[in-house]
Amino acid sequence: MHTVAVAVYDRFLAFELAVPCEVFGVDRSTMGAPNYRLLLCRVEPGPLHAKVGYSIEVPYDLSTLVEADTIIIPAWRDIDERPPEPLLEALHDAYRGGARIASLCSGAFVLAAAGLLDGRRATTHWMFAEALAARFPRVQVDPNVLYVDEGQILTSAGTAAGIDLCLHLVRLDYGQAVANIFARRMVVAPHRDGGQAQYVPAAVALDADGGAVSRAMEWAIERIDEPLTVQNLADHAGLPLRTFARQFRASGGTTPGQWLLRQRVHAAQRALETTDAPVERISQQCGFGTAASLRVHFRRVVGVPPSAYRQAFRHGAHAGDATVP
DNA sequence: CGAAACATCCGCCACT
DNA sequence: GTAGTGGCGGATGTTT
Repeated sequence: MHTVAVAVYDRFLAFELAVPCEVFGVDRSTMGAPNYRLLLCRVEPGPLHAKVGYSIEVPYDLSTLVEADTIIIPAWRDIDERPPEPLLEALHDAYRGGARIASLCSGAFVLAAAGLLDGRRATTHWMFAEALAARFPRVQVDPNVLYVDEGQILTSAGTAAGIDLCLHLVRLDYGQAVANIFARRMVVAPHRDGGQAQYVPAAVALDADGGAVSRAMEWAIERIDEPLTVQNLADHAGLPLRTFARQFRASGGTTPGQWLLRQRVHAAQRALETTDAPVERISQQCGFGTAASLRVHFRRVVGVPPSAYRQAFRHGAHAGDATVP
């Protein structure tokens, strides 16, 4: 069984610790999903206090942490404080041993202090992005994404983006169908990550442009059933195509065409989850010209064909119902 | 399935 | 000099 170890510090942040516990610690075998072995590892002698007023006993320590397949570094308590040396050494050992290491929120500062982010792309909470880039110049900080997957090292943005990253790990380990079961059980959106995508654009644009881009996004989402083109969006924003595309990339983190496609696939996912309409009709409602077109993009973004996705979502959802061949 | 028509996107560059 | 704009060409991908 895949083991996931979570580092726990004194004055830990409750939510960021709870996220990996919820994703990796809950038994979902009755829903046909495999389980993880979740190990909480104290970095300092206990008891450990949450910043919000409770304390916990944590059963394992750093010697267990280094042996895990996956290590989660939740938000670090104070970005101005250097993390304890034993933790940094443990991360080095684990990294050399091939462990996968993921940080949530300000946990990126721990990975950066350990030197694990040197020469890599990474992200953190947008409030800390500038500080991370300034303090660790060898890290390429990208504040516009929910998370960055660099293979052995992964980092995620603020608070709730940790859920996206943890579900991404589930998808990597067991496939999209299983990740969907986890998401459904947690009542969060099944993740919008595509097959080869190295990062996920921020759900909400950062609006460097006074809102032209995000207004165009809203306008397009309301008309997702129409076969709009990128030129249509630019026209609505009142900008030349080139300028619109450039601003879109700067604030949305992706290209207009890719974004539009993704919204169409999201709409199709929702329709498949909540209606019995034939795929043919759904493709019309989501702005795809033909069902063939929907199938191509759906498969690329979600990982399974529309029919299998509906199957997995509607009935009890067995992991094998919709596997990627 | 493949070919032709069409859309997207990015480097380049002149221009403000 | 620096920063942003927007048209163009063509490689690449999408739709028919």
